[in-house]
Amino acid sequence: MKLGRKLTQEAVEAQLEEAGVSPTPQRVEIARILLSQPQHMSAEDVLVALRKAGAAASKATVYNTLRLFAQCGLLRTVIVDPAKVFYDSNTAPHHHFYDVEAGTLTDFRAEEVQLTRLPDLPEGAAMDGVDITVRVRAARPEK
Amino acid sequence: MKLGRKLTQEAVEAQLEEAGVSPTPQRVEIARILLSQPQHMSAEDVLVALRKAGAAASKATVYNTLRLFAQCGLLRTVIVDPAKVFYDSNTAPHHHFYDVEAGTLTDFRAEEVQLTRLPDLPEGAAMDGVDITVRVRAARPEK
DNA sequence: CTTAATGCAAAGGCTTTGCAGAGAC
DNA sequence: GTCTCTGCAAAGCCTTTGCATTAAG
Repeated sequence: MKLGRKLTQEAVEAQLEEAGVSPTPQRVEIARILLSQPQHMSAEDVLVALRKAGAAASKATVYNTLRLFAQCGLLRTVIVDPAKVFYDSNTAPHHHFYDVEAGTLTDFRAEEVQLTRLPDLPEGAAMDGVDITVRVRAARPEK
Repeated sequence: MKLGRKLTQEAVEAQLEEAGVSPTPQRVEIARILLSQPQHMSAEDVLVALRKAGAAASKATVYNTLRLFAQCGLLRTVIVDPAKVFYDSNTAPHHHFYDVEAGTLTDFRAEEVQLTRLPDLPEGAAMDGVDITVRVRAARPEK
């Protein structure tokens, strides 16, 4: 199902160093899990995936690492669920479907929406980015 | 500054009953604060405003009431800050500017964006709504 | 009298922080 | 030896829940 083959250790280390973070073993492991393909994971998800991969890191390290990666632009944070933050390894311009019942995120490319006009920004404000969240739920089974 | 005159108690009670919630004193007070004008408040904000208005309610009641109002469609929840939920008393179609530094929300009407095309929904999904968040930050003072 | 709402305190979940120990250069 | 990273546990926030008390019909 999930076919993102693991990245080579070298590739990941290079990517981390390019982003300006020293490639410690824990960080490399987290990067290999998260950056191997575009996906959305919570800190808890990462923790579980690490254990499953036989490579543990402490909760604190996972949280710190995810925050660090997000600051460096390796990941994007997605705020759609009041209970937890999602980290998105897709750094290409895109937006999200959010299944409000399942709590799952799905990407769609930025080109798939046509945002023809944007509102005037408030006085003295500079645009930082635009997030579009399309909330969806399972369609009622067609009768 | 904040000129939303308080709604009459009768008007608020009518609004609550129309929404199907019994107008208890605490709920009426919360409604008078929040529904008097379009605004964004966190639970804590409401608690503070209540005290300032000389009408207290317990923390539990405030949280429960806000959740209840949101379920009834009197309020919308806005998820942009991982730390807390905002309740939005503007029920007209609109989206938000979010000042990522100040943590403040500003509305803009839905007609101010032109969302010409929407992506195809995932298989078996029904649209529930679209939220557009324009992240902004204070423009660097023009040199 | 029965049902619903309030409020206090406790519990809960996610995230951050303090600080000692381990590792890298 | 110095600086950085790790990890455990504790602390912090926001929010929800349990349950006794109070109010309402």
